[in-house]
Amino acid sequence: MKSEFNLHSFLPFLMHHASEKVSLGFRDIYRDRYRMTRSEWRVLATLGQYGALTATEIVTHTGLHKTKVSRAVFSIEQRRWLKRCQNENDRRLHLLELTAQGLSAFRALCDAGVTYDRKVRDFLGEDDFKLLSGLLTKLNDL
Amino acid sequence: MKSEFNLHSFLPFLMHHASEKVSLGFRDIYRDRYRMTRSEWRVLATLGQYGALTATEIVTHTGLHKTKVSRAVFSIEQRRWLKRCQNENDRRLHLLELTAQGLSAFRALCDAGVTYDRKVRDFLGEDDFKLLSGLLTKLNDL
DNA sequence: AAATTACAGTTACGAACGTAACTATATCAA
DNA sequence: TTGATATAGTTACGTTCGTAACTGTAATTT
Repeated sequence: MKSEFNLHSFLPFLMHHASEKVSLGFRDIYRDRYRMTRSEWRVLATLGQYGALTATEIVTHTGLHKTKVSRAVFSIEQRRWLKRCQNENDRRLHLLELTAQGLSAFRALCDAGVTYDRKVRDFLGEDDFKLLSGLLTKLNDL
Repeated sequence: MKSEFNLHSFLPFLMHHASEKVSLGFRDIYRDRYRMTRSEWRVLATLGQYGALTATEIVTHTGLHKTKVSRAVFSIEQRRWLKRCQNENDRRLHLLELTAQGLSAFRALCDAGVTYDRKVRDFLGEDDFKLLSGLLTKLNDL
């Protein structure tokens, strides 16, 4: 079967390469600007977009491992970008909410995100960009 | 600008999700079967496909960081899946070549790769699969 | 030829990772 | 009501990672 196999057309390779390119390209922005890790950015963005959530809800939204979320929340809390509030009825739950500072950082990174998005969009062209987005979304159900 | 920004249509997010799905799906196979890391599989596959190469050439082919290549080569060598041969004219260079055992593991994983590829191909449909491959390839030049 | 610069590859080190075990709390079952 | 089970979240631990510094060799400059 070796003859049928070609490394450079193998989807796991292609996907990984492209993903590194695209997602590390944006990572440089929040890393250089705020010294944030990818997990931290994702947690910030999720809270920014959806408002107050528990850690478990963040896991559901992002697909991040719960230890990553736990650490990212701790780190963002230390920056005073979020405050946590223990639920009265179920004291295992902590509702996590961005502070004004956190929201402001989120908004700044949204701007950067829109700019970055435009860059990639211009590179691919609008049609291909939409096509790609659709195909990637489809893959989520694999 | 926040209003323009949506997490779930943001390409770095989409790409990363899809890539995890696809490339970790295959990783489970070589990890469970041979206890290999992704770097090791990539080095093995590159040597299997192109024959003897130096570490630097592997870096060029794969885009892996040179320390990852160095460690992967060491680990594959310990399994006796590759032998290294110092270049006479330039003794900094080591030509890396798979042993019979290494080649045989590579071929077995190629079979698994073809099977996995077919699974994804069936899921997406032939047209979308080709479309996706093309778009991902295009992104390499971003 | 000696000094400098460049390159191949490795290693040391601190940061980030994932698994598994843990704490604390809540729910369910007998 | 108590004992068992489940869940939210954290922590400990060993592994992997990337940067930067290093070793050894070759090429270039003076």
